Parts: sequence; C-alpha cells; structure tokens
Amino acid sequence: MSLTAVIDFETTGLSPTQGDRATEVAIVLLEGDQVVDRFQSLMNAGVRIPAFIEAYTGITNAMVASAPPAEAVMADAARFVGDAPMVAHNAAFDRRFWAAELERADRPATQPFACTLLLSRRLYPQAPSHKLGSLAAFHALPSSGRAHRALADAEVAAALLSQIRHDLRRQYGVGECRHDLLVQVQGSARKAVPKVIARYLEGG
DNA sequence: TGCCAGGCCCTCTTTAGGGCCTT
Repeated sequence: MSLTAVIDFETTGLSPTQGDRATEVAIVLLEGDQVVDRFQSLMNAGVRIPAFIEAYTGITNAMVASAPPAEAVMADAARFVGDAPMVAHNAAFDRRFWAAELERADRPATQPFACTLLLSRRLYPQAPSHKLGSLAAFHALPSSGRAHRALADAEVAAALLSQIRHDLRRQYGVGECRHDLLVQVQGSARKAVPKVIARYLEGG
C-alpha cells in the first residue's frame, strides 16, 4: 500500500513571491486510507504576522517567536515526507510555500501534488461550496480541532481525500486509487472524468 | 495596514471578466 503525505501550511499571507512566509506546517501521512503518522510544527521565519492573520489562524507573533527556525522545521518536514506524493486542499497554494520554504532551507521540492479542491470540483459539483470546511460538512467528515490551524486542516483534508478515493472506488470500480489517477482526474474537464478513469482502468 | 497572487472555472466566452479558493 502506497504512502501519501497530506500537507497544510499556515502563513503570513497568500504569496511567497510577495514576502509572505510560513508560520506553521502539518503533514498527515496516509497508508491507503489509514493515518499512520503525523508531523506538526510552528516555525519562526523572522517576519511579523499581520494582526488580521493572527485573528484568522490564532497563531500569534509571540507563538512563533519561541518556535524553531523555519529552515530547521522544513528540513524535518522534508525528511518526514521523503518521496511520498503529496496532497493539499488548493494545492497550488501549499505547493508554492512548500517549494519556497524548502528553497530557503536549501532542499529540493520534487514531490508531485494532487489537489482535493480540484478533485472536489470534478466529483462533487453539487456541493454548495468547495471550501475545506464546507466540504467537510457536506460529507459529514469528523472535525479535528480548530479550523485554520495546520494539523486540524491537514486532518480534514486527509479525510476528504479518503472520501474522494472511496467515491472513485464505489462509482467507477477503481481498485487501488493511486496518486497518478488523482492527478489525471483533477486535470481533466468535469464531463471527461468517466472517460479518463475508464482509460486509466484499461491501463492506458 | 491589509484581503495582496496565482490558478482554475464558468459564461452574458474564446480579441474577457469575474468568482472561487488558499493565508
């Protein structure tokens, strides 16, 4: 059974190219749909967290002041993930911070990413919203702590990933739902999803 | 101090505009 690393960052803003930095990272390691390990740490990037971000995440400047340096945390996170393919909700966001923070730590970011937001848009067009919290309510996923903290959100994203895999198995007869299938589905038009999966099952 | 950027998706589209999603 293959491993998947579900990651969530809390940050000072939306864009690492605009100077925003990570303040917390959490990674849930799945073996199949089973959580087998967790990684979570605040990190001190040496930048000030805006007040509205403190209110949004609950992560304060005082909290990160006593946290380990970002480079050390990212080195540990990279070792924790290893070669496992990664998943995040709105992965474009987390992938940018994963790459930017690892570059600062002088480490490569080679893991492929799949995205539960893109997958949910394909598979659950009837959902009222594709925000992580809304999808959790839509699927009645268990809540695990304060939203907008890294580990709680990573746990919810992992549960959402398991729901997605479950539905792919149930609706399309997919056996082991591999990461490359997720990438193919999220990259196809919604109406093309059944055809993409059928081609995948034929070994194409 | 504050809702920044980037990418996806839909439609009153494609020579574009705007909403959604992440912090």
